[in-house]
Amino acid sequence: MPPARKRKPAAGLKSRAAPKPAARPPRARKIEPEARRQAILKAALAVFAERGFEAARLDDVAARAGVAKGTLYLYFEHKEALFEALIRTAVSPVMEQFGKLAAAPNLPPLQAIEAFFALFQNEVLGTERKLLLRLIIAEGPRFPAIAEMYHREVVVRGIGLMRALAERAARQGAFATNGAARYPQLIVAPLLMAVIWDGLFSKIDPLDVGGLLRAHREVLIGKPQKGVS
Amino acid sequence: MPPARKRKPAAGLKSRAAPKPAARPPRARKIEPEARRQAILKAALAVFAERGFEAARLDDVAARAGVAKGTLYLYFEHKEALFEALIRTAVSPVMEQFGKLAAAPNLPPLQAIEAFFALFQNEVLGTERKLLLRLIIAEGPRFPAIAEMYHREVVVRGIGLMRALAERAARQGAFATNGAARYPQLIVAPLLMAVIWDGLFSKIDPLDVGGLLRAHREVLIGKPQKGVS
Amino acid sequence: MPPARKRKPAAGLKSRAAPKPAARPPRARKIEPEARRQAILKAALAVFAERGFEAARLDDVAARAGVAKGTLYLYFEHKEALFEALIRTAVSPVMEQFGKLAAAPNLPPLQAIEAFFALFQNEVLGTERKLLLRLIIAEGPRFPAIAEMYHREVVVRGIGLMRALAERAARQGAFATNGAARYPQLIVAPLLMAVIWDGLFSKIDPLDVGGLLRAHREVLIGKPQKGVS
Amino acid sequence: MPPARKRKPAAGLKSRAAPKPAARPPRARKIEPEARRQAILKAALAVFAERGFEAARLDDVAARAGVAKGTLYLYFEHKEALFEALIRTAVSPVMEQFGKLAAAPNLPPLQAIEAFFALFQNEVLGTERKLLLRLIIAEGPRFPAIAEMYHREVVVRGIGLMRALAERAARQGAFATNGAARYPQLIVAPLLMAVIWDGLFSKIDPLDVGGLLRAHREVLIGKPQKGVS
DNA sequence: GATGAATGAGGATTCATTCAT
DNA sequence: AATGAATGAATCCTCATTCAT
Repeated sequence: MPPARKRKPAAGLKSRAAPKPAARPPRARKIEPEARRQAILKAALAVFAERGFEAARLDDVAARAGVAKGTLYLYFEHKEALFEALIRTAVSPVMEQFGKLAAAPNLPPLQAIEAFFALFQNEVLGTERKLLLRLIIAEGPRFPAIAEMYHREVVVRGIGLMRALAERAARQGAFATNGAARYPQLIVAPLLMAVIWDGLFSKIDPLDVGGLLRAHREVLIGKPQKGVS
Repeated sequence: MPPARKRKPAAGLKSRAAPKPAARPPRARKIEPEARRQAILKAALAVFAERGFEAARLDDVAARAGVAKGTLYLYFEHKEALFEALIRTAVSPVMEQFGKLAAAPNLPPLQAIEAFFALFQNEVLGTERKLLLRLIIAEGPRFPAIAEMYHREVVVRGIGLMRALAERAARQGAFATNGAARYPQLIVAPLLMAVIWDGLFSKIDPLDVGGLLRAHREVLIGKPQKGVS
Repeated sequence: MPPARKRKPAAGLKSRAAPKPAARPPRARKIEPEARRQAILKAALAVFAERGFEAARLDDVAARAGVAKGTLYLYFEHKEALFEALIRTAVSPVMEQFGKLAAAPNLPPLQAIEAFFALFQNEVLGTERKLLLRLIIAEGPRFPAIAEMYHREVVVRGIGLMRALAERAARQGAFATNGAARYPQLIVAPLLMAVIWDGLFSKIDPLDVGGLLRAHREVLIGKPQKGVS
Repeated sequence: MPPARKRKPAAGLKSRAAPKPAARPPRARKIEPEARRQAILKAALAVFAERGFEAARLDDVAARAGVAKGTLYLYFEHKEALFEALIRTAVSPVMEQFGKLAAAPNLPPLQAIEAFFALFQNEVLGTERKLLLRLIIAEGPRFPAIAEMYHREVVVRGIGLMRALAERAARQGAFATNGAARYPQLIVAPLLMAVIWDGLFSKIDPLDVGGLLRAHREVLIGKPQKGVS
């Protein structure tokens, strides 16, 4: 989805355009517009994450993306539009991963949980994606559209997944209670905690996320785990 | 007639004044400096929480506090100093509450947990203090001094309290595992989740925090709770 | 619709603009960056000279240079940087003139003195450069870097020139004493006096600089001058 | 001349009030108002001299004078009024000294010159009064009233004195030419030079004022001075 | 399409001046 | 008279956005 070329028609957020641009057949021009767009988004994630939406300077985004400042406006209407695109773009891949987990409903719940935690550690906490999550937490309150999108795209699905999983686990006796089935947020909460802890205290008091999640699993299961570390 | 700061009383510039006209008492004096300071801090909490540190305008803080812009600088050196004072000030009272819980070490752990959750619901989630927590989460990464202070004053103590509690509970068999004793963050994580959820989704999908915490308790205990609510 | 810098195009605030309306060419572009830089420096000289460093308003400089306020910052980091550039820039051309005098060391000293005085009258007192000198005198004490630069670039060289000249004159008997050779400042002092007098009293009691300098020459020579003027 | 108690009637400078308050019979109250006034003026001289009129902060003046900021306004209408009073006040004593010189018209001109230079060295260059002179030079252009006053009170009289002296010297053959008689500024110019040099270069290249003035005398006289140093 | 110089509204901060005590 | 907290206009500087090339 190349440039925008609209003179701020009314302020966006509404234009809930195509679900995904879906990689247009490349025609090898100067520099693939899509690549440029990606470069900008990547730069934007770094800059927005480091400084927050307001303090982020588009100058920095442009410099980091290796484009001119004006170029940003060929791809995004506003700073705000860039920010929202950034979130939207980065959120999708996570969903795909979710899809994989959901696609294996016959996986024993404990293994599924384990897989989910691992996925989170590797694909979120271990990557720039944790910045994204942090950004949503920090800026979401000022960007209802983003919060709404995130809720719809990620939270609802994630909760659904977790609930199914927890219900299965509770039914099979793998979880000692159905508390997590009733409030699947409980499964995710420590992950959130890990992200926030990382953002605030990683320098002064780093958290052993592996240990945290192992302990979390024990609590969910309701009894000490033997075998696994 | 030489230069000297002309007050240019002619010319437009009609008072870019207050979004809330709020009939400003012309020259409110003798309002107990401390009260004024509190008013500023209160206003600052509201404004900073609503917009974030960078986007917050001191004009708004002043207007909201019912003082002139310059007055802020009689009480705080900077925007940043105001922000930090805000956090510091608001953090202490929470500590006192913590103190009360800690002062009752012979309280049965389950009751202590329950009390703690209730305290959090009433004194944090139910008040403006949740804004504070949200601010720390959102802005902490850019304010190491604040993160550090919060860690020292709140997190370390809180974790200590929770750990003692969880250990007692584990020893007495009240908790099915010692997971929470090893990672007391697990006890607090759902509270964090509640605050963040509230900030992001309260409008579109409010969370039943009471239910969440009841379920959380069940999970911690490792078996369904009868009786209680 | 979230926050984001609202351009508030409604509401008053009618352009606190230019003291000199001067039909501003809307978006003057491609005006040779160097020319623009010069325009800014020229405007800055006028404004700084009229009001002094502190009282000078960059708004005025911008208006006078026919650029937007922000444009100044594309060319100069600070108000102070602009000020220093201003001094530096304006100082060099004077040096070139000095060079010419120095390049004619065989010129009879009296003629050299005469040429020097004429140069000063035409190139300093008769132009905006006298403002520069006045600025250095007035602001130099607060700008050590500028004083140092001026000393190094102008004073040391100027003194050197004058000393060589005065020594020659003394040796040849053209000057009755070697006082000026020992303190070449004596040759220059009346020029300084002229600049200061001009700045303070030109309106109420203008000084005949030509007469002053003729008399000065007589004194230096040690006997009445016949012939010349 | 105690307080002012007028609400900025029209901006002053006109109120060319009493020539001198003339020490009112002290009634030993709290703190002699006149003493307070003097303290303020003294503080003001220091602060204005160090920073210039615009940059000088009345807070600093007040602090230095040991009074509250508001108190300044009991004694002076404006910052500007304070500045002008400062100049006026400090100028008078110099005039008295002048008087003494003028009162000895039978003193041999060379001795009178010498006395004058000594007076300047001791009473101006050697004291805070040089700051005053510097202030007048630097700020005078923006304060026509001050320039005018200074011209009237100091310059005209000084020039008159110098002229009389130079004429006598020329007539008696003590001066080789009547150049200085025609432009008595020539006598004073090196003094000015000394003040300015001191302000700009005292740190990096101090000037031997004694030597300068001796050389100056030689030049004026038109032949080397034996005897004196 | 891309560029980046130019624009100018906006916001933090300062400080002369006022005025209730 | 003296105080100093309060005021708010003024000013520097930033940075999102525009637009001529």
